[in-house]
Amino acid sequence: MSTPPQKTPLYRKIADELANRIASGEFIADRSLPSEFELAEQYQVSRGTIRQTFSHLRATGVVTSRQGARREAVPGQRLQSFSALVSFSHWAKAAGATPSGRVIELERRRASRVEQELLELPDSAWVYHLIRLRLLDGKAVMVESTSYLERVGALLAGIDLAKDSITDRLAQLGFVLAEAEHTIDAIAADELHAELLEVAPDAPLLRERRVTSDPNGTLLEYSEDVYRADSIAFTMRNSSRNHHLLKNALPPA
Amino acid sequence: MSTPPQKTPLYRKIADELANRIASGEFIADRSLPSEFELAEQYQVSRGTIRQTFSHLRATGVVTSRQGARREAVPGQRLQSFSALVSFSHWAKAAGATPSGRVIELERRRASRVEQELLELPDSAWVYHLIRLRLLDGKAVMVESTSYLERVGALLAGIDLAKDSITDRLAQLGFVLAEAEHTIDAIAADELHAELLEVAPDAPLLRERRVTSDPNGTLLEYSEDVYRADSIAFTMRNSSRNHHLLKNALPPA
DNA sequence: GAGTGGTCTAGACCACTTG
DNA sequence: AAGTGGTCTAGACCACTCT
Repeated sequence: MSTPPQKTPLYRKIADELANRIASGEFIADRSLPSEFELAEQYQVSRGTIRQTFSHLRATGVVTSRQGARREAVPGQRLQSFSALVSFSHWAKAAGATPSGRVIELERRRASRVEQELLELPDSAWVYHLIRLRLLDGKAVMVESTSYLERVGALLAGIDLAKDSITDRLAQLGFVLAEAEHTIDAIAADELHAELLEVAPDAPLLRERRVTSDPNGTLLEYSEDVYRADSIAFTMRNSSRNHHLLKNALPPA
Repeated sequence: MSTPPQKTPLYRKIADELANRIASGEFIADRSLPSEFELAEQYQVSRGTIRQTFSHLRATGVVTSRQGARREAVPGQRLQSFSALVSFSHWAKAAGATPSGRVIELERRRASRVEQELLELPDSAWVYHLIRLRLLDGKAVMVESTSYLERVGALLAGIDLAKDSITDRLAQLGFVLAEAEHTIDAIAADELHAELLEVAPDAPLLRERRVTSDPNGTLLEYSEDVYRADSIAFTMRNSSRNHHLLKNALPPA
């Protein structure tokens, strides 16, 4: 092969390029895409690689497939990346808003029973517990209460908690968030929520609890994020083949 | 080929069989699965087919993969099928509970502005609007308010709305639900909710709004389902590669 | 009936994990 | 260093859609 060495696989490059072509409106008039054969010729690869490309694009919701018919571009769907579902900063930026934060509390303390269980910690373990009010374009929308493993939380000292994306800074320091398990339910506002989010006590709030781990499955943090009900909604698209999830900012009512 | 003709593809059969072997605890002691090569020999297929099998199993959350290492079974994860996310009856049965329903209201009327927009209907269109209280093992957990296209709703007359799964009956009649878009948020209970769900007025409730379409993308129904906050939670598992969503019944508090 | 996507094979090389 | 999953090729046949 005379192709230069590449760290991202070919099918991924082709997928990204196709996704860009779709996003830039190349297939607006006629949504149907080139056939696998045509693309294999265009990109000078085998049909198998093109099929891998489409497998990826279908999994990420960019194209649809029906046996026998040309594939079609899914209009206007911009899927959120994993980081947008885990990092408030990333999510806000992807939504075109400016995120900020105000530290309410930061302490190093013994892990509670719940933290011990969810983070799989021994009885005596320590955690760093951080409560922040998160704002979108200056408006309070969420109270974030995160518990970090001790060796992760120890790094918080070097981070500007009001401005930086903790996720990004931790990644630079070697702690990459890669998998998450979220639970979404509804609760009534307690006193702290009511005060910080400027809602009535007992107002309905959307709660997202999340355990996040690194690529090896090591648990790194547990977070309990409580949103103003009028500021956010979760959106899910699914079919028998796949599921996609978005977290959406709601227009100010 | 001497293999008999088969309508479900080979890789799918192997995937189902493997999923069952995992579910029945065959890999409890050592979670690592056989290698692709071993499985290709066991099932007398090529490695490509086994890779397709695993591609499917990974997409549905049954196994994990790491380059270089043996694949591992994900313990105790039984992914919900699409129907479990759209049909209360299916969901309840999958969770091992007995679903039932009580019809609160059923009428044929002009589509509201919201219905016109969401179901892409003309101004003059009719819809069938059905409100049901849904129960899990006899306990009220959800108020379901569904608007059906006229030609779909007209079939409701022949369905036992208290017991049958509408989804199943409609499928028998040729209307198959295949894709859905859900929005999840929190609201305060109104009077009807409070009365039917036996909660205080203004209690926090989890609301799921959903537009469902058939395999061709034709919109069939719009539903607004409101759950008691202590009876259900949505769970999402995700990584950079995929997203999975579950709807979980909560243990009675 | 021609075109297109879905399935399957057989072999190759690479990147990463593990002993 | 051996084993394993990740990528890629080159062909084959089938099932479905479109005109």
